[in-house]
Amino acid sequence: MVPIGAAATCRPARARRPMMTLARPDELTAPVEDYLKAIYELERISGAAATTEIAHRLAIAPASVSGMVRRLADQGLLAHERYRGAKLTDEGRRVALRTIRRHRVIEAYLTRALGYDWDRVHDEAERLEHAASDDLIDRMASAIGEPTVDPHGAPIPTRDGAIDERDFVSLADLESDVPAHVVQVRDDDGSRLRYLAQLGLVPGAAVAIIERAPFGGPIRLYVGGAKRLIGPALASAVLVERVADVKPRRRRAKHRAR
Amino acid sequence: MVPIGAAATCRPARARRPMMTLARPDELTAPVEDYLKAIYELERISGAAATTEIAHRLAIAPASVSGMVRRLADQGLLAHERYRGAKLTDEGRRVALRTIRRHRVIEAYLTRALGYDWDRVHDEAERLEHAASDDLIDRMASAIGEPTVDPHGAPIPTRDGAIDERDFVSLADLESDVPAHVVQVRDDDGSRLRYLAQLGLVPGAAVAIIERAPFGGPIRLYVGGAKRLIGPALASAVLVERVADVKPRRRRAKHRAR
DNA sequence: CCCATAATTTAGTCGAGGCTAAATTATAGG
DNA sequence: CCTATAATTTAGCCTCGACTAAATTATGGG
Repeated sequence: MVPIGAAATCRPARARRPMMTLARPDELTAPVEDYLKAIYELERISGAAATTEIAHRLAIAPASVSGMVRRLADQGLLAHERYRGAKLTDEGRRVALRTIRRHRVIEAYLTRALGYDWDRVHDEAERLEHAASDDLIDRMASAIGEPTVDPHGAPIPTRDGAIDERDFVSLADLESDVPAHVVQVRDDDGSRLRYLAQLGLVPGAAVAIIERAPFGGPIRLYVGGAKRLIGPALASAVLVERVADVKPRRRRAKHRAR
Repeated sequence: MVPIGAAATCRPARARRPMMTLARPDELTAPVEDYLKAIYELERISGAAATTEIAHRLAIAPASVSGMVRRLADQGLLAHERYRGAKLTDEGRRVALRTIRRHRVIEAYLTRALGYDWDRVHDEAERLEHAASDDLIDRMASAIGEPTVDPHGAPIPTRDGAIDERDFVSLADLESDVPAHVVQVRDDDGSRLRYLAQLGLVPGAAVAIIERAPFGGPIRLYVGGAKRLIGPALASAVLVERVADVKPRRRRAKHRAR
């Protein structure tokens, strides 16, 4: 009957999940989590997430976004007004924050526990965030002392979805001669991160603008004692807090780069 | 022009991968890796992987397997003779072993570094193995001292695809009064693992069959000094090595369970 | 040597998530 | 107020990976 060897250690067929091979026991595919994350961030910036913005951020065609947004709206994860952008529902926000927590805990764990450089954690976390269970995330967080920010200074949502949503001014907008310290840097470009680390512009660093050349010219500043010169594009990737209104966030130590 | 806020922090569009959102930079989707892993294991048992066996192991319909097998054969990952089963090509075996390495290193890491019980690592690893980079796997392996076996005693392929392919006799087939020790247990059922741990039947444990009731009856045996009684189904999930031909594999310590 | 049965494959479908090209709709400027 | 332009949506298509139902092929027993 059986043409070839039929030894076949008959292992019990896996419990069959609803549709197909999903990321985690808890429904929701990786693309869906990516959309919700993107929309959460865009909503923070502009109040609502425009189709093109989402498309741009996820590097897909705007037409593809229209379709997905409609589906997510049908699923109750976001509210969408035709031609006016999308906003997360409470449920959508919950999912987005859970994904962001995964991402940032993973980033923190990789640097703290496995010696990753801060410019290489983003891509790894981008994949793992869809595969790791909540339990794993909690164990990672606990193993490194429940960090409150990721290696780039971005706040980590708590288990139950609370997040520090304070807005900070960017180094590009900081007034001259006002002492401040770096709270966060944008993590979306590895080479930029490497350069920032080289300049000493890492979370916690003390900074003060010395002089700003007009018309978007170079910015002279102090970074922890040393004088530096940077362009406004780079400066806008660095968020700072004036030392006057210090209500310090806890920070972590290492920022190995290259 | 822009209906809603157009702040849109123009992050550079991600490098666009060949087709769609793939697991890792290195092509190959999660389902493909799962097929190759399954075929590798079936091939070890019966010399070739039959369609139904693959289907059973992956908990999908046989018809679905036919299609995928053809595709994988076209891609050069396996050789398939109609109605006679599939065998991996060298390339396919390489991929399978890489995936198996990921899986087992992750299992080992989760128990050793994050305190997972040995009955809970399988599912987590099943998802993470498709998302973790080779670099991450190597860091994990190195962090726990380059283990050679996973928590269930299964051998871990090396970085370059070498694996200990020795076959061991199962406890169900061990002769009476022959001292042996456990080398490996099947990991596909969490509750069985918990029970085995309770009985002391973990890799490294010294065992000897005292008496075997006929017609598939219960088996009396010693497990490390203590007398135990188990059925042949359970016994066949435990692989042992007679102490005579000891050529020990390194082992790890913890087997916390419940 | 034939046939019943089990394994396998084929045919046709489906949903998720992408894409392109072709409509629509808002909005800013004249 | 009207129009050009940019944003958005629709329409139609594609691939992957799964499914069911209906052939097809091997094979062991008589």
